[in-house]
Amino acid sequence: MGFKHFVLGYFVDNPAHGYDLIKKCFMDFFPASPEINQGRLYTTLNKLEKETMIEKKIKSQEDLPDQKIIYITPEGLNEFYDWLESTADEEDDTKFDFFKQYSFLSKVNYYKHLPEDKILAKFRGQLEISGNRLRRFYEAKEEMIQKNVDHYRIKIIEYGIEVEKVKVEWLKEMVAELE
Amino acid sequence: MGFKHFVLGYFVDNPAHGYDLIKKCFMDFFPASPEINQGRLYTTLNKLEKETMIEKKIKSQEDLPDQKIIYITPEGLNEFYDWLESTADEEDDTKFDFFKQYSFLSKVNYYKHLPEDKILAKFRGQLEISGNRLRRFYEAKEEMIQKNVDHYRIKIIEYGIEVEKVKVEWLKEMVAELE
DNA sequence: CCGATCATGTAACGGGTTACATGATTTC
DNA sequence: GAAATCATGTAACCCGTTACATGATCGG
Repeated sequence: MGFKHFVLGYFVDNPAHGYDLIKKCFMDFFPASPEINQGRLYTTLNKLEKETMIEKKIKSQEDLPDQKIIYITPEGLNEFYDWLESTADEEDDTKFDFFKQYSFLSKVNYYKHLPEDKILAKFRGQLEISGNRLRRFYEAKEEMIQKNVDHYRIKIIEYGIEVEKVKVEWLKEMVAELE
Repeated sequence: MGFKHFVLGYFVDNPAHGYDLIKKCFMDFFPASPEINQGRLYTTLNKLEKETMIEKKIKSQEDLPDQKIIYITPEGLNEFYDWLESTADEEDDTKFDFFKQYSFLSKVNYYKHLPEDKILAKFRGQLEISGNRLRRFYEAKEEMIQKNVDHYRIKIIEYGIEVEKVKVEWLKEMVAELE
């Protein structure tokens, strides 16, 4: 998914202004993520406007700076639906890149070079992180159900939960092996 | 995992020449992957040589161009082990980015906009792809066991297999839902 | 009054991608 | 004889990151 369709998709759901995307998406979902940054957003927004994929309408607020509410245009919707039906971004180009799924594995790949006590500490640390993630996922799912979020989006988080459970089990096994 | 430690790690295992890495790694594991390309490799190799992380020794071959066999230096090993023990690249900075794990989900996120027959076709397509991947993973694991590959690397592919199984089950459920 | 938040924007810098270049050998 | 493989390398261009800029209001 290119950044373009990522941004476009956000406005398919609901008109919003740039800073809204920064707050709700970048800070919540991708905090401190490179690739996704505020400088890039506003440049992309201007590019999309030039391509007539989006339109901006100024909304004045009392006591606060103006907002530029962004609406997706019919051209933008077309572009987005074309992407949605296309096969782009559906198959990963990598054969065995588990590191991308779980970057910690890029270290495990070389753990024969590390003493056992350090390995054990690493796995235990990961287990804690993973456990916390799993708990957050469950909470997020409950919240989504309460908010009546789109069925497919709930299914996505369910997938995430199952993967995280596999991760936890795998880490537990690694710890048990070493103990 | 930065590209630097990725490359360095390759030479920790065994001395090799640049083209060897291109063949065995880029083509096999990351075919057609951006981020990883041959232009970048040779520039990185030169940079690493300047930093005295690696050394090159020319090996003449009859009938074929010379190879520059690359050896990791003690400094390079230190750098790599420091990275290995550090906490860098261990925790993902994203909270809910399942799309990175499985890019197809970036589409599913908007499937309410697609008619059911097209969705079903998409899920079935993914199920086939995933099934094939799973079979390849099992084969790869067998091959690794036969070749007596490092225990942790086999554990990594076992993790990959479990995740892929989750994916297959999830896709089957999605298909069943729609049928 | 100082820092944080809201809100939008610009631009330099760095670095990765892409494309090109070389040249010998093997294969069809 | 053309195309593919082996093997290494350079550089222009593009684009993303980072950092900076603005300016008003709210909370302490």
